[in-house]
Amino acid sequence: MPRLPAPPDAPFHQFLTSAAFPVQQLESDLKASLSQAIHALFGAAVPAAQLTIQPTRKEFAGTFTLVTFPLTKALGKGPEQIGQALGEWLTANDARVSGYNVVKGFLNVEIADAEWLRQFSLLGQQPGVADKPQRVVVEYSSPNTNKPLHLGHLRNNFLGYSVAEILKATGATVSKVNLVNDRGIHICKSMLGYLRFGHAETPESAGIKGDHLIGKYYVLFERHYREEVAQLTAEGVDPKIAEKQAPLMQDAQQMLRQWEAGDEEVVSLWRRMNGWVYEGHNATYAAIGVDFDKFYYESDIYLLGKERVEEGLQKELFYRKDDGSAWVDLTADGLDEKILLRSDGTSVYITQDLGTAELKYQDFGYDSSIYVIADEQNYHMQVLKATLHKLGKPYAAGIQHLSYGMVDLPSGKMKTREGTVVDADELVREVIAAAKAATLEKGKTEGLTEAELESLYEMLGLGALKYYLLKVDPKKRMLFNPEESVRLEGDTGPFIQYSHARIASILRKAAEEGVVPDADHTGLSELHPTERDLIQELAGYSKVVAEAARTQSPAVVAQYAYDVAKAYNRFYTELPIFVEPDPARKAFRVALSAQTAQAIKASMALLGINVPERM
RNA sequence: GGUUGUGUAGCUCAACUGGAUAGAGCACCUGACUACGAAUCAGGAGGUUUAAGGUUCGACUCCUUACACGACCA
Repeated sequence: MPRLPAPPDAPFHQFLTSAAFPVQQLESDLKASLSQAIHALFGAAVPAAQLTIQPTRKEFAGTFTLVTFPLTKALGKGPEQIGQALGEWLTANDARVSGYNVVKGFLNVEIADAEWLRQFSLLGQQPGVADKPQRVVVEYSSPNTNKPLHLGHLRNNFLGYSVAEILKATGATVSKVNLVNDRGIHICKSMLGYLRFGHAETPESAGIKGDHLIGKYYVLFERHYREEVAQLTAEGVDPKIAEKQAPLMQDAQQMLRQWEAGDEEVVSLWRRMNGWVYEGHNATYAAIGVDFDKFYYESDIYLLGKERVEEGLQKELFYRKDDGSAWVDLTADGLDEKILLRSDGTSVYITQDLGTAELKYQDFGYDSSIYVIADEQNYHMQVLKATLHKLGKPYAAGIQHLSYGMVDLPSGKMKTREGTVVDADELVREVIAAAKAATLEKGKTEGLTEAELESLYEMLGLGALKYYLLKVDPKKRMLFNPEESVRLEGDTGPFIQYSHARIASILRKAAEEGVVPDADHTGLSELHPTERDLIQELAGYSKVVAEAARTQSPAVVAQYAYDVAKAYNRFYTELPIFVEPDPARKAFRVALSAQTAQAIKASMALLGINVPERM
């Protein structure tokens, strides 16, 4: 079965290798040492790249683990024997290795405290990354202007924002764009609903947010339309025909034609109503803290793309059927034949997508263009990419579909017609209210002003919601449980925020006591295992960011932020800071706390989550 | 019907891309506030990774087949 051409190397892979982060350097140095050891001990040439090295599991001593099974054939020795010999050699010849242990075919390598302290001293200055910054466009949100945003949009918005921030953190130049679907039959439906049932009300007169007002008329249209269809069907009309013949649908179609013809009255109503929706959507964006560098409006670009089809026809890459419609044959790519223009010359969805891809390329000259779109469009996106590829467009290779799974409710799928759609504005209000209630109950916020409290509740409520939606692998369909989404214990946003607030409290106290955290700590004799674990966790930051960028998965960052917070909380309960008699060690622990706070703050920022100084 | 994704503890999710005894959170049980913030920490219990085959030193991961659920294309 023919497949799509293999995509070129992921454009972000260079971020993994182009800069040597201290821990990654350590890892590759270690591989080189191992390769050298194999040569010295066994006289065999095994390149460093061939060695499988992995982090040591928690229950064993050590940091890195070499799996020796794959070496047995080449070296003609048993796995344990190999491990012993290599471990001994490393300990004797590599100053950074302080010891080793062998369990079956696993050589666990222990790293010296001096090296950990060196790693610690380098934490603040991890370099920005790419040699040649990638130019990336991330398209996300892309709402219809006939209703307010819902839970599904929230996953989309949080993902898009976060992935953009993650890519920025790797040194890419990122533009966030929003392609607003502001025309078409669904828009006419809400307009018609408004004309028939709206009594000229406005967001001001009704006291309703603009997007919700329009949504109301869209729903009203649908309800009356269903009634008409039911009526016709009862009169014996075939249901499919009834759906087309219903007067409301006929009128909506007529309105769409008028809109396309530029009918002044229709267009001016459309402007007015869309204005209300934009205002409503923008208020939601501001409330949830996402932003865009550029808005595209479908009404401006829906005619684009026809030239691309013409181009393909001229080059004989596409073909016409007898009825005059234009098609592309993608069967060689494992896809189908796909219509690109109808026989009357009008566009289909893919037509304008071809045009927009080109437009975005003209505007941004991107190396890659990411579309944050639900996985129901997987096929469509494959077609888009393959078609552009067939046209020989250089930018086709950079097109990537960040495909994410739908959000389900405990009751099942969200369905507009069954009224089970979770409204974004309402949900945001609820999580903030829950955060407020919990904060008041804890009663630890005295001294904060009313305004500071309000912004704290928002921070915590949104922190809970964003973390909840982002911690799941984007590719996977997920279940939204309202009670769990506002939880603040365990693997949650507020848990991490709490850890930050507690560190902030430590740092305030340290400042009062005059402890200087940014001293040179390399003179410390020996590290406590818990301190070592924490340093190791902190040193992993840039690797995690690179991994998240490569896989376009904020979940990786969420997991990291949680791990850091957990490692710190353990450190916090196990080791006293201010009771510590040795001033050098006390200063070190304060410094460790400060670095942890930074790691938490930075990784949470990549998720679009702010962290408080107290809560 | 065709294509495709998913299936892991009671529930929600991980598992560094083929490595050690499959890990977290919630819920349940047991401990720790007179030390720096208990939105915390330590511990216990909980698994035939949907099923059956196969590949190999080694499989949640790769390959068959079946089952369940979802999406898309007609």
